[in-house]
Amino acid sequence: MASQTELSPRSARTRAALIAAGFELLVERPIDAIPIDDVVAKAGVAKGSFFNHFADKQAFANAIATEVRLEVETLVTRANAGIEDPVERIAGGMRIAATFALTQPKRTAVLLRSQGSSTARRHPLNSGLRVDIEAAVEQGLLRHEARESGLLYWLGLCQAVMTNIIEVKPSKEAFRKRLAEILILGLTGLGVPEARAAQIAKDMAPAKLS
Amino acid sequence: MASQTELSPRSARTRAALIAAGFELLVERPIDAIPIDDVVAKAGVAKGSFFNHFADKQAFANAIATEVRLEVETLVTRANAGIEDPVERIAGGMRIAATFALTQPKRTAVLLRSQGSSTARRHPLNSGLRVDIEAAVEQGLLRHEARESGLLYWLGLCQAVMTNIIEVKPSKEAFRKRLAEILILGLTGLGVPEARAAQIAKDMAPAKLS
DNA sequence: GTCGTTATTGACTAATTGGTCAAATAGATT
DNA sequence: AATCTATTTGACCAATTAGTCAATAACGAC
Repeated sequence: MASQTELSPRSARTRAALIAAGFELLVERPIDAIPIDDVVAKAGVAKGSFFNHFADKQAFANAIATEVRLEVETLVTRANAGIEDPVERIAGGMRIAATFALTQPKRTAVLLRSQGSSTARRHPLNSGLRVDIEAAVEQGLLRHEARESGLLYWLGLCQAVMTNIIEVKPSKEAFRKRLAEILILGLTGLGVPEARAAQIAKDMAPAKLS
Repeated sequence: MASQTELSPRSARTRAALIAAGFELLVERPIDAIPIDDVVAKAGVAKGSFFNHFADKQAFANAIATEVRLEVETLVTRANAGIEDPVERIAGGMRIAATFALTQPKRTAVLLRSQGSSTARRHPLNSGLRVDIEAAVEQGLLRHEARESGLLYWLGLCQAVMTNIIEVKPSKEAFRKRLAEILILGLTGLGVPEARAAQIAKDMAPAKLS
């Protein structure tokens, strides 16, 4: 990560206001359709301040994207902190992603939009997932095809689930069901035995997000 | 579909030039970042002609998106024309999608971009897929969880595969392997027995696209 | 309080952009 | 060839927009 330069409180507030405003606007339209004037108006700061904090619009968009990505990444890492079993860690990642989509639909929309249609590059689940999958294959918990294609497979599913949730805005009950079903399909596809997959899916209550 | 109004040859050429130019530009950046001036310059027509054919930029983008979507939809329908077994039809859809991404990466990029991050809405595979999945569940070919979540699951995978292919640009051999692996994971997840899934994956040679 | 540093401000400019329209042109019909 | 219609053309306009900068205000150190 880039060294977090120490920021004066005043400066930090302005920056935060800009980013918050950018968030709100990015929920509805892509960055290229958002004039800087709109951002600063919403943030309640002067236009000059924008360029005081960001080189240009693209840098601004990147900063926002990075922020959400990091947010989800942190949640996943924290949730999986104590868990050893790689299969449970893999499932846990999807649970966090889905729960995030449920409780933070706006942030999720921005996240998905910022990803563009990229899967492999810098996905918030990517970091740990790859090693978890390899470990699981190594331990004979997943079918061998998952070694190379498991990452693509799982990230694709997570992305689809998130997209679906922010579109449908399901009730808590519908959410539970959808997550459980996708977990069963997904885990079984990876090679987890049906019984175990069903068990894991059943245990996955909606995670609490701080 | 909208009634294809008969078009004068001259008019048709201009329109085609505009759409072709739009395609090229949409490969690299989203519609909001593309000035109409750039489109007409690339198309080699006057600016006025643009508005002669499209009400505004958004209509233009929609026209292009519709065109690719229809293109893939047609390919899938044609490829599945003679096939009865729903599981084979489902797998065939993914094969077409993947092959399209391999042979038409630019068009695929535009397609994926135009979808935004939407899964369920108007996906080129969506139309037939839903009924195929229901039929397959009915016939006991898929696990029951696939009835509700199978569509989301499969579309997510197709999207992920397409994205991956245009990013990686795999060799023919790598492509074959990737498609086969994802088919095995995907089909098994849906509830297809391993042996059958492996068989189908093996049989799926790259489809020829007209 | 005074001074020096740092961040904010908003009026301003230059360039871009979406969209219009009257004139020109190509094609068809007679 | 003459006439009529459909289409193209590109100069033009009004509005928007990215980015600048000198003046101003906030803050911290002493």
